[in-house]
Amino acid sequence: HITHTTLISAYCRAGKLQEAFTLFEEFVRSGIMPNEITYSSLINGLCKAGKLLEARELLKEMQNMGFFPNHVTYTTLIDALFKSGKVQEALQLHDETVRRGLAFDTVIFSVLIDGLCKGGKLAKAREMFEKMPRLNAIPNHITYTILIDGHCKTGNIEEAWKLLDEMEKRGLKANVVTYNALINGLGKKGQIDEIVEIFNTMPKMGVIPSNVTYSIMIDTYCKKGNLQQAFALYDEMLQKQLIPNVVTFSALINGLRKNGKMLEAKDLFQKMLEKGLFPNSVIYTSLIDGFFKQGNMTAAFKLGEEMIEKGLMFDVVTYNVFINGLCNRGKINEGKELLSEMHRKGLAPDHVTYNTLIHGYCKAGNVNEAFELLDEMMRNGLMPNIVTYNTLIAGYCGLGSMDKAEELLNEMIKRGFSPD
RNA sequence: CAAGAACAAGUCUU
Repeated sequence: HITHTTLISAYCRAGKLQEAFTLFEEFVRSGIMPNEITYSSLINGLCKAGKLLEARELLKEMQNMGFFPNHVTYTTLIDALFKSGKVQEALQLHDETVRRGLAFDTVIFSVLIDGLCKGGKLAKAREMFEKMPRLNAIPNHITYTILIDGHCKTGNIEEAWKLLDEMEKRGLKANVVTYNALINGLGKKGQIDEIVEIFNTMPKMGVIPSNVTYSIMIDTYCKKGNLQQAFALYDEMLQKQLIPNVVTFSALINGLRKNGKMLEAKDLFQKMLEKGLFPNSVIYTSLIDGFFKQGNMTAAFKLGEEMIEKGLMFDVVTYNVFINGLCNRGKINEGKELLSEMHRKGLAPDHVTYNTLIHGYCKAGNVNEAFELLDEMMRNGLMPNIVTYNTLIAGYCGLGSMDKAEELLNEMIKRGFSPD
């Protein structure tokens, strides 16, 4: 049944879940027994397709059939839980594997460390990392890269360099992903000179910049407003036979439209489509925001319809952009209607959603409605963040209610925010 | 080399 499982896992990797399950059922019907690996492959396919519930059901099914999920099966599920933001559930499932006495290995630690880093628990991640040797799990280049990326994302580049040093001392080689994480961290801090230097030394270290490397560089130059250099890099990557993808284009398009070149942005989008690339909601949202900020509501809504025609879903950010566009043109109630639509669709609004609407109401002088939304936001488990406070304080100031503004200022300080 | 892990793009206040 190695052949059969190979086929099933190939379908799962290709995202053809339906085919994978059809094959699975056929094999079972013709008397070929699946094993742990067959189930793990299918569970992985479900996880990667975002069907976490079905994945967990399949885990139960395999147990009912008398199979024992192994550490790989659990790692797959734990990773998927982390990636969908369910940090607590992920950790619970990990506890379960510990209770069952399943093996620890480098991969499970890497998954845990990555999940903790991305969930904002860098200290815990670090703790995990430190206890690996005691449990006979040796960190490899991926484990290090995960931790380096985690530190870069919190802006602690110094610690990232230390880790790079440490991994090299242990005989592990940094690869293109490791360098990309560093370049990205430095780029987000605006350290152009530093990233150019890394970019130039990479080849000397035997590491060839990838299309991700170029996309990061391009994005950094775009955000600095240096479109010329960004496009020079785009040309360079073409010369090096690297294939720009949707992310590359979206960095460029975003750079263009934020620098007042909406027409060029739309043209480049067209060019991307002509190249046969399929647009996603990120790139549409960027263009829609650009049109709104130009005051061109018609074009913005037209792109929204185009998204729907292409079968693209509106995510939270897309909704936020529409709500913001509407609020800025004084159509706050229509914006609030979109919030209801999100609820109906089961799409969870985030801080930006509420902050946007709160800002809309404050600007209209309707502080009462703003506080209504603040209540709703908190009922939904979202505590006000620094932007919320800034918005409300500015709202009170605009009304001349300086005492109330000061009250809020004190509250935010009490809650541990430093006013900016 | 029959199953699992790492990097890039879009939105809010001042």
